Amino acid sequence: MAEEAKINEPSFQDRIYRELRQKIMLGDLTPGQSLTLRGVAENYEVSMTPAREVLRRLAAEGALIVTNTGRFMTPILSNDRLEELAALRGLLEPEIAARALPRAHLTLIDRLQLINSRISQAVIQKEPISYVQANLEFHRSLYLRAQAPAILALVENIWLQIGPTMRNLYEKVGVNETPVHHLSILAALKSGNESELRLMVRTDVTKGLRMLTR
Amino acid sequence: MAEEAKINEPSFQDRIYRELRQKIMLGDLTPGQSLTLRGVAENYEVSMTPAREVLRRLAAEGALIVTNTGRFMTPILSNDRLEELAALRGLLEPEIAARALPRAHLTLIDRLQLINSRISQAVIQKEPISYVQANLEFHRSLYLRAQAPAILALVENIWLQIGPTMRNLYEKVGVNETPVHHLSILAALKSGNESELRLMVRTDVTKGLRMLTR
DNA sequence: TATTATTAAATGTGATCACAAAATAACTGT
DNA sequence: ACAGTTATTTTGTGATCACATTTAATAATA
Repeated sequence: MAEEAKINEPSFQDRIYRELRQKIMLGDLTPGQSLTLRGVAENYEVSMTPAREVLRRLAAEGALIVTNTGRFMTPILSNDRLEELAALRGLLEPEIAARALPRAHLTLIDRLQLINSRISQAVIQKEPISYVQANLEFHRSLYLRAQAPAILALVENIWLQIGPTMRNLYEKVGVNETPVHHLSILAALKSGNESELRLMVRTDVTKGLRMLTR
Repeated sequence: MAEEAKINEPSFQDRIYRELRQKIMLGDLTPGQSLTLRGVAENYEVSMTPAREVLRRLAAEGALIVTNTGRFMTPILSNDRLEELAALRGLLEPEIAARALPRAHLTLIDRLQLINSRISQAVIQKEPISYVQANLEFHRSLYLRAQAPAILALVENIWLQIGPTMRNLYEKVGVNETPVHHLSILAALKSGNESELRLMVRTDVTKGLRMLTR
């Protein structure tokens, strides 16, 4: 029974989906950028069929919008929409962080510190993609400990929606500051202070988006 | 320019998607019920192509799960998962209700009361589907006033996920009580008491699900 | 009778095609 | 040079098919 490790090839669309999703979440695509069936099909050397499945799936998750004529593009978020998404992050992420708190042991904290140093490095070297990637990894690593897949799914859903816009933010404003709130988050984790953790997570996730809404 | 009212036929998949989504959200499908491409294709008299788009879209939204062999079925929620979803409702719905509060005028409150009477009626006549439908309509009518489409989308996403399980609940336990919290919600709306509104919404949406998790 | 082996049916994936609608390019006349 | 028109290209939708895998149904064996 141990040889149940079948090939189980993850199917074309799974691979394409994951790659495109990653690109969108990290801001590799700019807001309003359009994607075509034949375009991605050619790009990934498959037929139109897997391509459309992927685009529709991403659209269903809010990562793409479908124009009234059926075209796919990354969303251009209005200020109101951005405020909503920021509020959602501020609502969901403190909750899932609090759930991770009892399970956050030293090995996790060490890893978070390591990721944090990578963030600072990306800031110095002015690499916005690496910055976003490491930043999300910091949060995801913590949230995974919460053992709350449904909440995490919603959180990542928000990340997907703001991905392209975040990229625009960091190109315009620039990433001039090292993540100070992350240090507070780590401190709260060590001391086991839940309310402090909630507060610091909330400010960390809303801070970056606030400067965009005006 | 006034004749811009083109036909703009909503395409087969849109129609099928909406119908299936409604069925799932209202609990017309039982947990673990499987759906096949050729099945829904035959049912709606279309080819496999629109059918698969719809099933994959519903799967992307969490309304269906995809087995490791690629089959589609409605999810069978574990207690942990159910607790998470209940927590999410308790987190999101008070927030969006609070945002609707400043815009909740008399005409809205009147309509909510009307819907409420339909709920009581469904309870008396023991019609679980009508009950769920009216109950969701009560909440949605309120939340629509919040002008917060992103939050509402997440809320409805949760409703989709718990739809089939809710149906099971009402068949087993039965709907023996008229929605008492709805009256408190209406009272809070009239008096403009936000904290009371948040509390009543939270208890209303978590109450029903709590009895399932044990 | 129960359990395994074999066969048949059902199912999802990907490819290809035709078609209509839309977006873009080219053109024409002023 | 510009606005309006026409032609061309691009694009999404739906249908159909072949194929491999999985599920079920059936037969065979102990």
